[in-house]
Amino acid sequence: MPAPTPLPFQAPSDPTRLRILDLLRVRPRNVGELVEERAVSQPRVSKHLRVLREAGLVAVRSDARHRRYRLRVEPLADLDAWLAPYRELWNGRLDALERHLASLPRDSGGSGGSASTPTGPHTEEPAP
Amino acid sequence: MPAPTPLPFQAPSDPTRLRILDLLRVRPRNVGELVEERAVSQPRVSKHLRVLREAGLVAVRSDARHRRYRLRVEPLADLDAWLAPYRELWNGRLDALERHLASLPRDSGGSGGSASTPTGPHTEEPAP
DNA sequence: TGGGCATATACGCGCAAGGGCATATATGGG
DNA sequence: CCCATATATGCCCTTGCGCGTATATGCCCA
Repeated sequence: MPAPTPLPFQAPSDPTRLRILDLLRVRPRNVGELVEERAVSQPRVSKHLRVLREAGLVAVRSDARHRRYRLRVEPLADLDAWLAPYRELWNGRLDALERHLASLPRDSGGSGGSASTPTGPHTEEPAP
Repeated sequence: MPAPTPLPFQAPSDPTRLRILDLLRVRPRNVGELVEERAVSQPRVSKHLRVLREAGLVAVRSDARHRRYRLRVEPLADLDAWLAPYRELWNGRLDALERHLASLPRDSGGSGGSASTPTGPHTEEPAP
C-alpha cells in the first residue's frame, strides 16, 4: 500500500457521515441532537462520530452528561487543497483543458490524420 | 439509507483512484501509461477506471488499440460545491466559526489566529 | 447510594469492495 | 490466418465497513 488514503478523503464517502458533517457545520451538537435529526440509531451515530473523531474531522468536548461535537475544518481544508488544482479546470481555465485535449494528435474531431505517435518518452506534465 | 452517497464523493476514497485522478488531471492517458506510473497490475487499473467511468469522473475514447482516458470535471465540481460552505469557514470567515464556538456555554478554543492557520500540528483530540 | 439519562463499546453478521490470476475481447501486423 | 499488443472481465478469496442488538461506562439527581 502506497498511502492509506488520508482519512478525510474517505470520511465523506458515507451518507450518514456526510450528513453529520453538514449538521455540525451549522453549529456544534451533542449526540442526541444528531440522533434525532438523522433518525438513526444512537450507536450508529456514535460509531460514525468515532470515525470522524479519529479522522480529526470533529472534536468533542465533555459537558456533564452531554458530549458536544464540533466540526474541525483543518482536514477538510486538506481535502480542499487536493481539490484546488482541479477547481482551476472549471473556474475559467477550461479553455486550457480543451487546449490540452486538442493538442493531442489523436483524432480529436474526426478526420484527423494520425500524426507523430505520442508514445514518446514519458511526456511529463506540460507546464501549466 | 436516504441517499446512496453521490459517487464522486466516494471515488476519492481509494488511493489508487486518487492517484489515477491526479495523473489524468495533468493530461489524458491510456491505460498502459497509468499502469506504468502506478506500478500496479493492469487489471486493477482497469477496474478502477471502470469505477471512475461509472461515476462519471473519467471519459474514455477508443483509439485503435489504445483507450484514452480523460478527466471529467463535472462530478468533482459537485464535490467542490459540497465543500464550498465549509471552505468559507477557514477562508476569512473563521470569526464566524468562532462566534459559534463562543456561543457555547463554555468553550474557548484558543481564538488567537485570525487568519487561516493552515496546518498547526493538530494532535489528537482531548484524550479520554 | 441507587436509578436513570446520555453516550460509548463489544459482538456478530452480511455485504460490497479491492486484489490477484487467468482469460476473454478487440485490433493491428506479419 | 495466426500472433502480438492493449485493455476489459470473470472467478475466487479476503478484508473492511456499516448495521443492529445488547451491554458497559460516566454522570447527575433524588
